Amino acid sequence: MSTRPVHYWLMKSEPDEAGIDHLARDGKLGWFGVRNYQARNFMRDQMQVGDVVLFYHSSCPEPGIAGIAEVSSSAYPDPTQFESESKYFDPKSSRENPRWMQVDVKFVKKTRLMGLPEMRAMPELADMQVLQRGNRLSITPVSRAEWEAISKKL
DNA sequence: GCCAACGTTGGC
DNA sequence: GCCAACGTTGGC
Repeated sequence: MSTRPVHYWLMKSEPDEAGIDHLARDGKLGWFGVRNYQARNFMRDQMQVGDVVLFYHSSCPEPGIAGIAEVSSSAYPDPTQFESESKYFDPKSSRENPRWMQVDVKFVKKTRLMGLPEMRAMPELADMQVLQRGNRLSITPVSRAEWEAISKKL
C-alpha cells in the first residue's frame, strides 16, 4: 500500500488542440501553454508524479470528461514561453527566471464521455470547483469523494 | 457569435 | 493601492 498522498485533478484541454485521442495515440503529453498563475501554482506546488487527472474536453460541442491520465513529471519550465514565434511566448519571462511551468501527463485510459449536464446533475459534485459559477481555471483540484463519485460512473 | 465572469494591465 | 479598461475563457 502506497504511503504517498495522491491528489486528483481536472485538466481542461480543447480537443481540437489536444484531445484524449491525441493522448491515447502519443501516450504522453507535455501540458504547455498554461498562462494563469493559479493553475501554474497548482502544477508547481502541489502536483506530484502519480496524481490522477480527469481529462476534460472544453470549448467544443460536447464538453465533459473524456478520459483518465496521470501526472508523469514534476513541474519544469514551459519552453514555449521563450519561443518568440509561439503564441505562448512571454517577453517578460527569462531563462534565468522562468515564469511559466508545465508538467507531463501520460495516458491511462479513454472513458465514455461524462458530459457537463450529467456532472451538474450529480449531487456529489455540487461543490466541485470546475462546476462553480464563473470558473475559468484550466486546472482544478478534485476531492477524493468527487473522484470516487465520478470514477464509479465512468 | 454572444456574453457573463474573471484575470491582468497600467495610469493615477 | 485603486480601479477602469481591456483581454480571455468557455458554455450556450
